Amino acid sequence: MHTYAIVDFETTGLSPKVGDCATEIGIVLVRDGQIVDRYQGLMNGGVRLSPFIKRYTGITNAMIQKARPLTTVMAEACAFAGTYPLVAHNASFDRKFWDDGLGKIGQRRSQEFLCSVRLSRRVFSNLPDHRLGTMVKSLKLPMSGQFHRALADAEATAHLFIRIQAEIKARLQLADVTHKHLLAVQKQKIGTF
DNA sequence: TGCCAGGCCCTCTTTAGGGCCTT
Repeated sequence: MHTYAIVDFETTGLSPKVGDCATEIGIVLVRDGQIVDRYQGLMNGGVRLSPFIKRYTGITNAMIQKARPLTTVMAEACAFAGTYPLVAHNASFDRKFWDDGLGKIGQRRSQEFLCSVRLSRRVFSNLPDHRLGTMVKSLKLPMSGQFHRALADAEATAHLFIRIQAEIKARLQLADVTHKHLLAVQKQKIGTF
């Protein structure tokens, strides 16, 4: 069985290196082409949100103030994802906040990230762009909840990831799509992608 | 809204520049 943990963060900005902080995390477990479990957590990292971020995510300072500490939520999220390979839409972004959050609880990431943007560019190269909203609309993926909230975006990314796996399986006529296949497609090393 | 960052990718490239994508 192949299980992946699809991760999405909402944050105060683009980089923890300049003081930005995670505000919410959503994780969806995908096993053999099916969503099998979900995790969502608002977290209080002791920061205030800019007006732009409040509008962008719908998350408010009041919601953050009521939320549990960032370290508590990150510890739960880390346990939930376990050692499954992680997947995110633009993984370089979520990886920074995942690693930063783990650092705050004295842990280090043991697994690698796959990037659904890079995979989408290989597999669905005909689309005008590869933003998550465009992928959902173009591929008619299920979308429950509000864009730019962590669990809704993680679920959308999970459906995209399932579609990517199915597309690779069909085009390469594989009995099974392994992690190695996904890495090879991401690096453009196999197939006609 | 777009700036802040940064990895990836493409090309009018590789002694570089700029767009994409995430909040």
